[in-house]
Amino acid sequence: MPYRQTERTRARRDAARERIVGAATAQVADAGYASASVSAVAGRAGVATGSVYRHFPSKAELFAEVFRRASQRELDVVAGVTSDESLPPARRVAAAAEAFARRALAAPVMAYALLAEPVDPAVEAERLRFRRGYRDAFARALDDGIASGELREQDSALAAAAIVGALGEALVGPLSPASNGRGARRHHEALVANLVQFCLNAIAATKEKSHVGARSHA
Amino acid sequence: MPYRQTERTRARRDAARERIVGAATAQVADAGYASASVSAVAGRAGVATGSVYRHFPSKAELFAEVFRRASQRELDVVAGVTSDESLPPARRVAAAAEAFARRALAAPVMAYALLAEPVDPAVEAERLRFRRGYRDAFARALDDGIASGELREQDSALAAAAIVGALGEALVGPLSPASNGRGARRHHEALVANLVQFCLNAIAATKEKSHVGARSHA
DNA sequence: GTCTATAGAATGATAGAC
DNA sequence: GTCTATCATTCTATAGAC
Repeated sequence: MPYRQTERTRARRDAARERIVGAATAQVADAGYASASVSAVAGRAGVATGSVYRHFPSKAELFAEVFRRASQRELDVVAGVTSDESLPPARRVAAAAEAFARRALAAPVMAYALLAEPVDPAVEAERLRFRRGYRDAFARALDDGIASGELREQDSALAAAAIVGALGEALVGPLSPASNGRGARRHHEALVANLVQFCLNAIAATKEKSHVGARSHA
Repeated sequence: MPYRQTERTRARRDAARERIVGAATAQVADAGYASASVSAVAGRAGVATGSVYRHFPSKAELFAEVFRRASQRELDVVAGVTSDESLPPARRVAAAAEAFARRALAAPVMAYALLAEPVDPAVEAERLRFRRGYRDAFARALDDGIASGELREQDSALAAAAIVGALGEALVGPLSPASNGRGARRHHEALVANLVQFCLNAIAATKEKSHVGARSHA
């Protein structure tokens, strides 16, 4: 009787795959991509190094999956806030920005890996995709706020992308391994407050002023 | 008589190296990193593929050099504007943001390659370095503006990083190969104006309002 | 009996120590 | 400059599911 795939064998295989993804995620959360060799991940998952390649065609594909899952969790939180119709649009933007920043600061090594750590181009490509996801989530709230007059007339996709970039880049410094230790709670509070204020000012209705013209230098 | 390096041989070697860097830069400007195989670059430079490795230890190192040179030119322009003491600080920020955006839109393929195209981690590491450079350039202008009261009290390093992120991310969409063709001059003008406005609002002195509190969701 | 999944070592390339 | 360690990936043999 020839070999045939059954419920049991598939469950077993899937469990092993999940264990590998989980081990890889934990390794990245502990010490970044730089520390995440295939054998380190395999050891952590309790499988042989070569076995990883039964489940993933390459290291890059494994970490693309790790990246996707971790990023999706973050995006779901942010998108949940930006589409929370119980809040006025500007508050949604503020709360989403705050959630993004707080969650990043609470898991700095993972956040740095997701946001900025140099990594295989295959994972980079996923970064681009998720940033578009964040942009779209913010753009929805901006559209509502513009429609209601709470926010000034503006290109919502552009402003949303700018917010995403601002949040990410502003956090790279504080999250980076270089600024280790400087993570006092008070410091984080101020940082989050500043960042939220930056975003709100950027999109808020202009009460007056604003005519600092810019020219040439192109 | 053993081989000895002379003036002549060094000049020759340096010229070949420059031709390779120039060819690689032109290739990236034409069609991005994706198109820039070592053999394409070598062909363009008029040298054999293997000769490239006489001048650079790896493809990654070659493109790190290409990236550094191209980015340094951009950073020099921006830093020149942000430290132009003949302008008031907020205008310096606006003019620098405008210059950055205009120059990117004028050379979209190169700009996309410098800003966002997935690429070897060695080049990614250079991206991080240059973004810090941009941040520092903007931070100087912000510090002046805060000192003079023209800009509100704020964490200048944070705001500067946020501006850099906002500029970069807002441009990724319009520059991306996906949004090909949609590059009407009028469209660019509006885009630049919106982006500059976003940045100025973000950092300007607050005349009033701004108290959209944000809580929880962390 | 037949096929899969696994462990573990081999391979080739690269980087760092000394 | 040579040696060593480590990495990603491939190979081989075997244990085990069907």
